[in-house]
Amino acid sequence: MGDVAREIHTAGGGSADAPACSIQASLDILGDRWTILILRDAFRGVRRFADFQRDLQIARPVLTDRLKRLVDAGVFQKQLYCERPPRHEYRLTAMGMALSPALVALMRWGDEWLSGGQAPTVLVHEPCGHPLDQQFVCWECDETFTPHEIASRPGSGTPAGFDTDTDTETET
Amino acid sequence: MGDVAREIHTAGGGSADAPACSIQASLDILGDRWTILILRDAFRGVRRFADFQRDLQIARPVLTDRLKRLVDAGVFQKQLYCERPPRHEYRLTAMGMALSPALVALMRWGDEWLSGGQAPTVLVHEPCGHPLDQQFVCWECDETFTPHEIASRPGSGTPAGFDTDTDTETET
DNA sequence: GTACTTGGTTCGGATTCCGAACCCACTACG
DNA sequence: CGTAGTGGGTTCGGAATCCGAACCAAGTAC
Repeated sequence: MGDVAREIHTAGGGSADAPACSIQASLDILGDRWTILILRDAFRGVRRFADFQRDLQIARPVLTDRLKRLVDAGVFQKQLYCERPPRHEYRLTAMGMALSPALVALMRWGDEWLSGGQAPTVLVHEPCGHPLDQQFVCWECDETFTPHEIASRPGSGTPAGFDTDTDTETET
Repeated sequence: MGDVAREIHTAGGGSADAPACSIQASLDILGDRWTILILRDAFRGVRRFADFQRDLQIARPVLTDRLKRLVDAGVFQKQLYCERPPRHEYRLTAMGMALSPALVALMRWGDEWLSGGQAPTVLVHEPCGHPLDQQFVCWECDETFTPHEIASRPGSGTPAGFDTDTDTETET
């Protein structure tokens, strides 16, 4: 095994144009050291160029480029919020908001494995104020489950199939 | 508004050493174009240097470096699986497996927003074979909810507080 | 008309990335 | 024993990227 993975990749991932995996597609947009931090700030409510710049200590040209790319990708929307002195802000679109689970997952991972559980910021369920959890859910079985119960299947475009539960006992 | 976010950052994010946000900490390890793809492969069952290399078409030195970094970070564990010709493999540790939600989130985002719903690979709940979902869960309220119901709070290390639900109506 | 703010762009220099080529240990084979 | 082949790297120089500083431009405040 390992052949399986290669096979799947060879089969579906001729790398013609669309990558075999959406992760790759996502990374084409997000795969850069700054982009995700910019998005994190956006989720925190930052919207203006200068605020991003101040927060992130990012070089202006780089920020300009990243914002432009994110706007082009449809993650951000550039809006004039003041006409007299022309000022605009970058707001998350629905596409951008949809990145929330990814950002949250990254944050939780960092909290747990890098900050020793000392989460600098804790996310909570707003109505009740209790910490939130992020889970895999199967609406058929109506239950949550762990990564070990995930298998994968070919989608539209991938002829062959395999599953990933082989790494179930990776670290025992 | 927008001030709130700046305020929180100024307060908690002096950037002394530990970043104000675990996302940043995570990105210090994962924030590179290849690392996440390597992890994706790992989740697919790839474990050997040559297989990663073949799959990703990544330059050898870069792969060497990334694997080493991931091993140092504790995401991978380097193991000898054959002694006579010394061969080793890179396996995900518990820490690595814990990245599953992040990878899944990225993949689902790519599926939905970049591949037009034409998911190259579909993740399913293994026992039943139905597609999985990923949700925010509040175990207090015992319900799932959307990003709009997320608020954030200072954790251990962040003096001031704010919330993010201000972007609730970002794209209406 | 001078200063200040927001939101940039241009311009080198310093990093970092990466691909090609080389290296080493070991096995297979004749 | 000598040659080829494979897994797993390292070294090296060119290319892309990052970034800091400086400059620009529109508008407002005084």
